[in-house]
Amino acid sequence: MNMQTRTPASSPADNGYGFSDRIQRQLEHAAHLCAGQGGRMTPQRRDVLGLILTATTPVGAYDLLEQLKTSGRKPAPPTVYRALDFLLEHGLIHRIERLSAFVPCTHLQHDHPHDHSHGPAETCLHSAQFLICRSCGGVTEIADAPRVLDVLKSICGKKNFTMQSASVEVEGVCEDCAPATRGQKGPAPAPN
Amino acid sequence: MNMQTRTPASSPADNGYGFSDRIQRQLEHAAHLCAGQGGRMTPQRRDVLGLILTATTPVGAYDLLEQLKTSGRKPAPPTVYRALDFLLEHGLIHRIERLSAFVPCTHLQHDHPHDHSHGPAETCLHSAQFLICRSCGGVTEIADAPRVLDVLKSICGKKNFTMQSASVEVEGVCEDCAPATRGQKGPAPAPN
DNA sequence: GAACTAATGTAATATTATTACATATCATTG
DNA sequence: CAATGATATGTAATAATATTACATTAGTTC
Ligand SMILES: [Zn+2]
Ligand SMILES: [Zn+2]
Ligand SMILES: [Zn+2]
Ligand SMILES: [Zn+2]
Repeated sequence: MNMQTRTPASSPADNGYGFSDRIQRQLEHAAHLCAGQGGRMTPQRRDVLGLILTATTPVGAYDLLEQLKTSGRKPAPPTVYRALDFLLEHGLIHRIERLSAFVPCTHLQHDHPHDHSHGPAETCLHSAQFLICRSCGGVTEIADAPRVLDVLKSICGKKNFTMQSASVEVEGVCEDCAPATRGQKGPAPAPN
Repeated sequence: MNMQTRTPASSPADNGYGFSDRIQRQLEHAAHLCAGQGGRMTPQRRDVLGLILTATTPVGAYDLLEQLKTSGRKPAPPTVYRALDFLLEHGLIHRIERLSAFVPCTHLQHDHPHDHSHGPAETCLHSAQFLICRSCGGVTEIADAPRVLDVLKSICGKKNFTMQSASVEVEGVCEDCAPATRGQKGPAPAPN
């Protein structure tokens, strides 16, 4: 048996994704988080999370699959979907329903390497709110979500509906892209 | 111009879905609504809407396809998806992203046959909020949505994000199903 | 190390959705 | 009415997303 307790990172043969230092720190942070929840951050899961963290826009399952193939292994869909399920369950990523694609939980992005009291598990597991830009494809996780959740909770309370998870997805044009689309046809006004 | 304004109903050969009187009234209402928007309620679209109105839970595109086959025609996927696109654009149905399935806009369900001032186009086009029951599969469109939308608008305002559409989907257990699941394992507490 | 559990590999298939192009239907107008 | 152009539908093929079932491997416990 391997005494070296080889670090549960990408295997020597395929850690060639060249994850930046910043992302490697985030991956370590994530590993600690799910360790605390009794989860194991395996190489597969780590690679998938790393790829999602690296991307600037939501990543689809088959995009991940393609990228993973460039590495040593030749994974099939179940491999990716299993890794995604794990990451979702541990609050490390979110699924954008409208895009059938995945983004990292924003709490991983902000470096607070040892602040486990503010982990995703407590703040946004099973519930998240997003702004999706149609122009650049960027997705922003809304930080001041409690207000939205409070309204939803109050509505559910009135209807005796037991909320287990909730997703809010707003589609439109982000601040950076607004100038580009201005004057062309003008984005539709907000609903209602 | 056609004076007879021949009713855009299912063609004689295939109106055998047996839509109830109530649903036929809703279909007529819908026809008026989209006529007002310059849209044509063709037999295909009418049949698809009728099937969605008839179902008690969200209906998938391929479910619709199967049901349509029992009628005279032998439609293919594009037929259904085109009808769905039309109905979505005219605010007559909504897509539940989490289920890849479709429900009627609740404004069609409440009979107000001639009140076009309160049509879907004005109240919920491009934006809707739902409670999805995991137990019975039922979906409820939230009526007092303005509060949710107001919070979202305020958030978007702060971030200079131009909202074009928004969807809110809350998953959990509805009032009717709560007794059934009580004591088994208990639904997870609400997020946050 | 045996036994158990968790994770991964593998092949096949299921489900949802779109593309591209041909045909038909409807409204307008000469 | 015939020609036209726009809208809608038919059809075949394929793309994109996701799951099932079962075999194998790796980690953990005893
Ligand atoms: Zn999050
Ligand atoms: Zn943008
Ligand atoms: Zn509606
Ligand atoms: Zn229910």
